[in-house]
Amino acid sequence: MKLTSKGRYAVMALVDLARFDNINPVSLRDISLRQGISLDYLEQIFSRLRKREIVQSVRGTQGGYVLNKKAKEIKLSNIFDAVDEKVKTVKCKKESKKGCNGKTTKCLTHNLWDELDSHINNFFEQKSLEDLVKDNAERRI
Amino acid sequence: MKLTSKGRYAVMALVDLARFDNINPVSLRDISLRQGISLDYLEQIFSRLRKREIVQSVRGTQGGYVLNKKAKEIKLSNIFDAVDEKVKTVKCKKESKKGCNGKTTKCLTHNLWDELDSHINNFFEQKSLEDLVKDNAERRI
DNA sequence: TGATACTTGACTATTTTAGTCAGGTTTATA
DNA sequence: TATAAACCTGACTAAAATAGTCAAGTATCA
Ligand code: FES
Ligand code: FES
Repeated sequence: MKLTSKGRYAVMALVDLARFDNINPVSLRDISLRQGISLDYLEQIFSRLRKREIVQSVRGTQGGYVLNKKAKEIKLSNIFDAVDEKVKTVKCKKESKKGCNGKTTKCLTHNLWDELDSHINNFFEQKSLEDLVKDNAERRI
Repeated sequence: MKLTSKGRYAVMALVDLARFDNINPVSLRDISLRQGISLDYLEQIFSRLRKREIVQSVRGTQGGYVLNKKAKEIKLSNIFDAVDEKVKTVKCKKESKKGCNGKTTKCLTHNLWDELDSHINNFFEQKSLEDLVKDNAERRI
C-alpha cells in the first residue's frame, strides 16, 4: 500500500499555501520552488482543488491561489477526494452483494478489508489543514 | 492507496488454510479452487510464507501446507511482511536526516505520513489469523 | 505591451502489478 | 515400482497505473 505522489503533493502544497494565505495569493511557481514539485504537475493538482472549491484562483500578475475555506474546515479527506487519491482495500463493489471472486457471498476477507478501509479513512477525516500547519509551526520553535 | 493482490491473496489463502489446518495438510490446488486464485500465483506466495516460517510444507501425494505457528501468533503484519506488502507513506528514507526533496530538513508533511504509517501498521499488528477465522465462523451462524 | 501567472488537454516514459509458463523434485499409494 | 499428486524455482510478459512533460493558450497587473 502506498501513497501516490498526487496525494502527497496536494497536501504538501496546501500546507505551504496555508502558511502564507492570510496576506496575498501564493503563486504555484513559489510553491514549486519551495517544495521541489514540478510546476506543470502542480497545475494539474490545483485545477482539481479549484473544482472542488478548496482553493480559489486569482489570475494575472501577482496572482496565485488562496484557500477558499478556513484551514480548520479542510480535512485531509477532502483533499484526497479532490485529487482522486482513494483508499482501495476491498476488491469487490461495496454496494453489490456479490463477492470479489464472482460468487454470491462475500469472500473470507471482505470484512477485514472493510474494517481497514474505515480505519484509514478515519485518520483522514480527523486531520485538518489547520492541524498540519500548527504542527509545523510548533516544530519550528 | 491500494492493497495489492499479493497481500490480499496471502491473507485469503491463510484464512482458508487455517480453517482446515488441524487435520491434514491443505493443498494449494484446493485453495486455488475454493478461493479462485491462480495456482501458479499461490505457489509464489507460499514460497515466501514458508521462508518466513509462517507455514510448513509437506511434499508428495496427499501433501500440502500446514501452519507453522498457532493462528493466534500469526499477525497480519507478519503475513504482509512475508509477501512484501509494505506500507509506504513517507517518501524519504526514515533513517536519513534528509528530506524527500533533497533538502537537509524533513518536508512539511513528513510527520503526517509518519503518523499515518503508524496508524495503519497498528491495525496490522493487532489482527491475528485467529481473529479472522473466528470472525468468519461467527458470520456463518 | 510586456511579464507573470492561471488554464486546458493531450501525450509518454517508466514502473509496478498480476500474473503465466516451463521445467523441475519429492513422496504416498495402488 | 510406476504414476500421479503436490511442492519448488526462476524467468518471462502483458497490461495497468504513475508521474510526470509538453504545447498552446487566456487573463490581468504594472
Ligand atoms: S473483497 Fe469484498 S468480497 Fe472479497
Ligand atoms: S516524506 Fe520524509 S521528508 Fe518528505
